[in-house]
Amino acid sequence: MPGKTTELSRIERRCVEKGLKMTGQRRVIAQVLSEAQDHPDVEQVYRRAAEIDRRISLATVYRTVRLLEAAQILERHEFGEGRARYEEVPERHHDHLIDVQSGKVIEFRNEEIEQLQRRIARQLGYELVNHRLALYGAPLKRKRTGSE
Amino acid sequence: MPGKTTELSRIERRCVEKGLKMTGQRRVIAQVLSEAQDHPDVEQVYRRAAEIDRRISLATVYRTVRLLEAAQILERHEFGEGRARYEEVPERHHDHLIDVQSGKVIEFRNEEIEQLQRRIARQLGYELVNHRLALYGAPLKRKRTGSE
DNA sequence: CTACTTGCAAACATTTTGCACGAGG
DNA sequence: CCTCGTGCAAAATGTTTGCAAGTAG
Repeated sequence: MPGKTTELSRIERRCVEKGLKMTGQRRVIAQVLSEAQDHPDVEQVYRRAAEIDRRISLATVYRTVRLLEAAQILERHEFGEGRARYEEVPERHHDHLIDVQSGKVIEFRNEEIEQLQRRIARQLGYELVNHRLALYGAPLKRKRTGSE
Repeated sequence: MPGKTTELSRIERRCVEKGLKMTGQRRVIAQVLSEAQDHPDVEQVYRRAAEIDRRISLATVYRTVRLLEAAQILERHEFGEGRARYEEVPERHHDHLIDVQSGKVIEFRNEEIEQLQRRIARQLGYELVNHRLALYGAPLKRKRTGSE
């Protein structure tokens, strides 16, 4: 590799693979989203990106997440708060449970429910092309590991 | 068509049961939603209500659907089009499949998936208080008795 | 060099709200 | 009556876009 030794963020690498033009702004946004452990909304992405480089506008963040969603690099979620949240497309699909007390988002993966959804769609005469599943839960106060 | 004299719409009856003050506007909106076979958004409810009685404003429709949702009389759905759609709370819960070709919404009910969701939530340490499931499907081309 | 990208502000779409008036119980 | 509901327009939110200027490839 010639020139600088800066390592690319995961998302930046995926952008390059897809042939997207990489600008300074996109690199920063890619970095922010690669490092995010949560599911930030556009405003949060904007603030985190602006901390790294002030020369980024909200409009560019909107345009970039839209672009990355179209490129299948990002997933858009609507958890019912009136704004979209974004997450890098994971290697293996998962769904989300939202803690209604804290708002925390927990990821889970369940093969059975995936299959069931495909089966239901097929029974209705459809091929499942997408789905949106969010569980909303109140934390259980458990004593200890009991039987279920 | 049954007589109109003392006939309350299903939703109006539920409003009365819950002790809501019934105004002319609310009665019309209740009627529109009781008769809806689809999942109308606020604009559609407004237009249908205005056809019956012009003295209804969009703001009142917004206020009323919000009220009825809080009263558990209506369910709000966000199918990912940027606006909310409403439906009367059904006797028995169901989920939705959206035909990605036509936009048509198909209701379905599956006990297995309901149980599975509760079980998943519990395994994660939560009591399931709500969920949002939408399947997006492309119609399968089936060989049929040439009626399509 | 040239098409694509950006910042800014204005435009948009949906939903909420302040206020004075009007109507329900 | 007195409170709550309503219409209207303005505001609040979240998101998109037109345009001139900048930049990646």
